[in-house]
Amino acid sequence: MPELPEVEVTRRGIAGPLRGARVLYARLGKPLRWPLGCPTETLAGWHIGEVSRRGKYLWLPLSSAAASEPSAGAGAGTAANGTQGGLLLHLGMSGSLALLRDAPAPGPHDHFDLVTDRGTLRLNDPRRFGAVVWSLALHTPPASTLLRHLGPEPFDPLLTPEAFHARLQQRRAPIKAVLLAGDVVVGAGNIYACEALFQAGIHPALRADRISRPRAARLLAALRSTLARALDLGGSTLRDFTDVHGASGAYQAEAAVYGRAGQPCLRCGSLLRRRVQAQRSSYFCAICQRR
DNA sequence: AGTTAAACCTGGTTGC
DNA sequence: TGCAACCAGGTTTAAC
Repeated sequence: MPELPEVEVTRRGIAGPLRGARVLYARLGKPLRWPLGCPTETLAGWHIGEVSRRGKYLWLPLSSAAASEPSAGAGAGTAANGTQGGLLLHLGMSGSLALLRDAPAPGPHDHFDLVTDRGTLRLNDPRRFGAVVWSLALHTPPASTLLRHLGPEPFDPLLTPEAFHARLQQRRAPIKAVLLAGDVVVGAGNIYACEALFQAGIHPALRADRISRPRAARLLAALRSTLARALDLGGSTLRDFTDVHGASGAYQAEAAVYGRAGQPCLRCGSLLRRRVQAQRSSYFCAICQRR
């Protein structure tokens, strides 16, 4: 489900409603990818700040009290005055967040609830590759450890075509694998990596360091337009992605190559192919995408 | 050092 | 209909 556009759509859906909300309590379901890292009681009493995103991670900053509101006391399970922390969330392969005004009883795949005075933030994740991790700050472990290897954001103005090309020059792996690795640029998952490569006319098996400067510039532009388009459409919905309001995205109808093996290329009409790279399916047109 | 497999899980679809 | 095999939006960890 979630690549960068879906995560960003999720962030936009929850940031406003949760800004300033007070955490009442938290509930855990089955184990996720990593343990929470603190007792659920620790989360009670905090105030949620501005939800941000880094790559496909979401960061829910928590502070001990609203700006001008002194904490009455730092009893057990209550945040001490002046302290801060936060939750680093990842939706994994099958996760989604919902913000529920009146949350029904948790279902078998609801593995984390953050109950606030503005509603319940609920993580549903059948495959449980997702995670919710407590960290004192983004720049301290465990959050900093998880974010350490992430490359620049795709829309970072510092990521110029020249800088992108320079980064690709240092990698010998296939460009598709490099995009998925997320250390040259974050945000592209399997769908958008395939789509961007098609749009740029680059074969997914081409070694990253063999990509010329103009082609790198074209790929960066393609990646940006692909992600921006998906954002506009509310995220992709190949199967079951829904935003926090339960609405599905509309990008699926836009995919030119992803999931279309055996069907004609929209540009040249030849049959699209599928090949496995880095343990993931790559969909591409062998005519339009050159090595 | 840098790239490639194995691992974590459940559920839906396909094929015999 | 039953059941095995395969597939799925991600990323860390261990192994070549």
